[in-house]
Amino acid sequence: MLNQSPSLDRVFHALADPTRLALVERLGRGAAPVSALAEPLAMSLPAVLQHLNVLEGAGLVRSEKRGRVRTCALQTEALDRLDAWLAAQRSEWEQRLDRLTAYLDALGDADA
Amino acid sequence: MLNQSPSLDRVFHALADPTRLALVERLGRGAAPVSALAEPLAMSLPAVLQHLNVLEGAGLVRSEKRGRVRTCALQTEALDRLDAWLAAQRSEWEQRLDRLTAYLDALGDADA
DNA sequence: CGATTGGTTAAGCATATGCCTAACTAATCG
DNA sequence: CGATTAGTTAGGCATATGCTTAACCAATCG
Repeated sequence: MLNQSPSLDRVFHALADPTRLALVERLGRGAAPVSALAEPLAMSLPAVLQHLNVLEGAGLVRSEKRGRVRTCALQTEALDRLDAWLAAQRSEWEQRLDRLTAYLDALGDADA
Repeated sequence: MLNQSPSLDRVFHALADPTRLALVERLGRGAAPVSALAEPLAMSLPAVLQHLNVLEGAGLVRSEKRGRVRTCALQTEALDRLDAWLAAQRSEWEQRLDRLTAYLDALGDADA
């Protein structure tokens, strides 16, 4: 059962760990088998596996097994969705004529 | 001690929770006092406070207290940093002439 | 001043996370 | 076939997270 489009907070969650962030950055430079990904990390293979599973569950990584080697690659669509969210956020608060003014307004409301 | 520029994975961590994500989206539509932020959420005020503290610790939210009211606002710089990271990632993997080919290459390496 | 309102702190609890080691499976290699 | 090699599963443990309730402080309001 492939996870088609995990919720955004799941994507964020997947990126919320330094090891996983490093894995994503590493995979951004090209696909690699599990053991190659694990090599520079100061932790056991099973631990790396778990991280990869989280990334895969969030739709950030896709992997395929050939013989006894599992090759992993970035699935950029997930990052696209992240980008889309950011853009939406930005358009929202950039629409406000003057954010700072609104903020000070809210702050000074009780001030008279 | 204000956290000047929290690490990226801390920002991701802050956004990795549905409640906090909702808070950020809400704040994107304008600054608001704590109780107003808490109102639509099905949880106690202290819980909301904790979430806000996480967001503030990650540099995503700034707040100021006037009288007995704490007003919170989005700190968009943190989102900018996120955007910058995404752009960097993208430029990295878009540089590769043909990602798919590279992936299949890696996959088929043992294939002959 | 006393009551209310808005927020904050503290303590505790259930679950989730990140990691490890040990044991096991599957694909090559000799 | 037997020995590696690559990955996977299982079980367990220590810490982190998200939430709750109870108690508390500070700024208004009457």
